[in-house]
Amino acid sequence: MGEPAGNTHTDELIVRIGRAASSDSAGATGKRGAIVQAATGLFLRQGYQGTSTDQIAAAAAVSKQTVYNQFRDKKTLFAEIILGVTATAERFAAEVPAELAEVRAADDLEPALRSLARRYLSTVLNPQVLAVRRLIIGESGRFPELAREYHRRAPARVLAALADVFSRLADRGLLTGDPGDAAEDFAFLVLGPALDRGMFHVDDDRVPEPEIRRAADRAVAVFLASYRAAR
Amino acid sequence: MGEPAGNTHTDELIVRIGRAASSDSAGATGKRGAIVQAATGLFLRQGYQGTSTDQIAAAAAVSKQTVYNQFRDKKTLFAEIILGVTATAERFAAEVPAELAEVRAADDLEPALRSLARRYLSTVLNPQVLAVRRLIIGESGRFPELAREYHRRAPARVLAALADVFSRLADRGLLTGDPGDAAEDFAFLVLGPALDRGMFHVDDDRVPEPEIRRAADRAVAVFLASYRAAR
Amino acid sequence: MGEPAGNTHTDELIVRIGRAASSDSAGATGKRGAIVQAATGLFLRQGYQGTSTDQIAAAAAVSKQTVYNQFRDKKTLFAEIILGVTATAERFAAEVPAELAEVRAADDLEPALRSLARRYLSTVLNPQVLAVRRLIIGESGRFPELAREYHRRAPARVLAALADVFSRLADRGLLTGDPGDAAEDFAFLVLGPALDRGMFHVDDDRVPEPEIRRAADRAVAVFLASYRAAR
Amino acid sequence: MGEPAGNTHTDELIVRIGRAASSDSAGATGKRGAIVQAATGLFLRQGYQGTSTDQIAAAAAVSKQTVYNQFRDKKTLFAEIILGVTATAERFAAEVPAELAEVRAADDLEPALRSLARRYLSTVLNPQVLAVRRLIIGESGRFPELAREYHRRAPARVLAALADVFSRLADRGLLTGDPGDAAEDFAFLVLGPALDRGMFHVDDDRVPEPEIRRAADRAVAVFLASYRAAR
DNA sequence: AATGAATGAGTATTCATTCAT
DNA sequence: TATGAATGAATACTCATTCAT
Repeated sequence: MGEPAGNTHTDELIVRIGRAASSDSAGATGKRGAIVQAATGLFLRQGYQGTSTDQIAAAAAVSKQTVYNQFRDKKTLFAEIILGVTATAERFAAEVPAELAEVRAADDLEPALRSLARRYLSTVLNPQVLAVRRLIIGESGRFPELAREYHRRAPARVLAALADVFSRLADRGLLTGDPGDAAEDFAFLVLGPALDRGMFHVDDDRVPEPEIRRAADRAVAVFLASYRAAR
Repeated sequence: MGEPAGNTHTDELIVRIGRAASSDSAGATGKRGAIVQAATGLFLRQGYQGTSTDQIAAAAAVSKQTVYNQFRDKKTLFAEIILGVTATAERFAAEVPAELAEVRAADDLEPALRSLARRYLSTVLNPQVLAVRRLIIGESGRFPELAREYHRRAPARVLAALADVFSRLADRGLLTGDPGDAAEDFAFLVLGPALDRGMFHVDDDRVPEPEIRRAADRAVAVFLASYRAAR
Repeated sequence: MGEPAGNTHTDELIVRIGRAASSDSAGATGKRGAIVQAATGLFLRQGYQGTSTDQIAAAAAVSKQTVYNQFRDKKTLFAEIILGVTATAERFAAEVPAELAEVRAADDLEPALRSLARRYLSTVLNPQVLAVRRLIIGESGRFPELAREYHRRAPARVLAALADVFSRLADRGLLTGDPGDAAEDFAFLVLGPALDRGMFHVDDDRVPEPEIRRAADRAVAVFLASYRAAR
Repeated sequence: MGEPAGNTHTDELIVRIGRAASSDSAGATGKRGAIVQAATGLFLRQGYQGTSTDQIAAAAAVSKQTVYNQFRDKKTLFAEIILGVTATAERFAAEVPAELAEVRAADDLEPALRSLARRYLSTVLNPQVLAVRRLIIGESGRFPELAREYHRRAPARVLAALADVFSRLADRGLLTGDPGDAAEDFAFLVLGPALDRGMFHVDDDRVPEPEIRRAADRAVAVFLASYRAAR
């Protein structure tokens, strides 16, 4: 349950997002994978409308028709990419809470939450993750169902996982209050400021690790002031 | 329990966003104003790339060349609109905290914060405000400076205003802790969940008033558990 | 009323078809007229699908967008051209019968019919008229209503005009039988063989004048064997 | 009066056109036959340019390359199909006159001609036959030689066959006049109006049998008024 | 002989922008 | 200043055809 790691998770995630749909959806024929990888990067940088199929084909070093042979149309390609990314995020959500559930003593709670908060914050501040959020928010008008689906399967699922863990901690007398409320408060105390800033500041330097640590620790303190069970 | 509506503020805002740049930026020749108003609606609904100058000219009932006479090019028009909207949001930020500063007794603090939280939440959940956020986030790749500027002058300024008020309340012994931290925690306890959801759920029904009230009140309770000064 | 003319009518027609829609539909702005004239030729030679908007723009020496500014889309341009041609053909139909109605004596009937038959045949054998027929027939699957409209307003109207004249001649005791039947029999005795051949033989030499005369005269003879009123 | 149906011939024809090239041109591997059958239907409905090789391959349930293995290119496939259809029509032409030649007495002539006229008209009005005509006429610009060939081997051959029969009837003193002229006049008196209408009216209801009978009978009457040998 | 994947040229249409009036 | 007409470059997508297996 130590501190250091954090970025291990994050870095894995970066790689995963890049390859998301290519390794997920099918056999990754090479061509198909190249298209997905190229298109993912372009969409993230330029948005849906700002990315032309010509660009995608060129970046993937295939002919335009090959793109259409593999994906029917641009919308389908976009949706498949977003869904691939979503699946990756979803899988990440599933991994999160396991460790926390194993906290034994009351004294271990705060460090465990800090560790979780740091990893959580660090993950969400990853530039690619931010870019995915921006992209989906920006295209939510054109792909409303995709945006809802992403929210349901990524951020909302993390909240559900947190609520689940908190509920179990409450059962063991370590936390009080409604677990769902606790999950929301925890999540946005941790992420809120950085995520808000991250949405509007593109290409900024990554938030330095000590600042992440400080923010996470403060969030945990405020959280525990309300939700720590009285002895 | 506190203030009557809170929607007064919100509704003013809606109107203002519509007219934002037209009344703000310049002379509003009528023609110019019509263009701004038409373009604002289109950009909010369809994004920058999804909106053509043809559509704008048609919606404003002017010729395309008139659009170019007034704004040099599409980018300039977009920037001017966003800056107008930003100015509106900025002015709103300035108004917010005034009332809170006048809290006299410790007993008045919680209701006053609740009232503020409700109005704050209700304002940010306004569909047009959400649409502005989505638009700017979505175009942050294409207009990074604009996005930074918006963040600086709208959400960040609200935080600063809150910090300012909290600082004064701390001076009078009503709150403890760092005012800047307090402002962030307050803001995201209040807004976090709803704002996150609002970014991804387009065209959903507005959050009903009672739910807003409940969320605001809970946020205030968690906030005060950490930041209320000991007697 | 003598033989010679015939081709005067025909040649006028050629010119008219070329300019049909351009002089008909509107002011013939020059650009618009050029597009219509160019597109008419291309459509007649290559069909609807075989003609690209690029070709049309190039042949009219305008930019492609100008074509779209003037006609919304390719279908509209095609329809407008066909309707222009149809209007020309319709006007021709209206002129036909006048002269025949003035036949005074029984002895004048046969020469008058011969003259009509020759002019009729000569007109329909005009290469441009044949090309129009081929084009409309070939595109009747894609533009069924246009094809019906053409038939209603061109060949069918000629039949109606003939029936009208024959009816008046019957009233004056020069012909017998049902005028509608007479019109059909006259028309296809005259046109049938040449028209059938003309549909399938593109770019062949024009049928020489003597042959036209012979065919017309024979058709009239067969016609009169059935429809000449007994003295 | 006269023959029972006449549709026997027509219905056979429908089937034949469908299978035309497949059973005609070569071995009909099954694959090859499927391609021809699929392409025939598509070409008839959509024209040459309106039909893609993708559609053909899909409709024949073979891969696109198989189409190219069998036919070199689209033009070749089209030509082979049209020639197959032409051969079918040609064979039909050969069958027609046989019966008429056996007319014994003068009194049998009119009913025999009526029967022929009805069957002839009914055959040509068959929707598939009309579609073939429309297709070939429509593509006569792109495939002029094919169109000529079709005309030579289908309609023109029917005329020749009629002329042949009429010549023999003239030899036996039942008809007068030039047999070639008689054949043309007979053919277009019978077919003219319906064929003209049929070219421009796609997908209309079939002409009802009684109307066909009436048209055929009138044509025969007009024909005989000119060509019946004086006793 | 048959396939699935690939290609380069071409399709209709729309874009942001400018010119003549 | 405002317009209607014009432009050249780009848009998403499809075509007939070929290659590797």
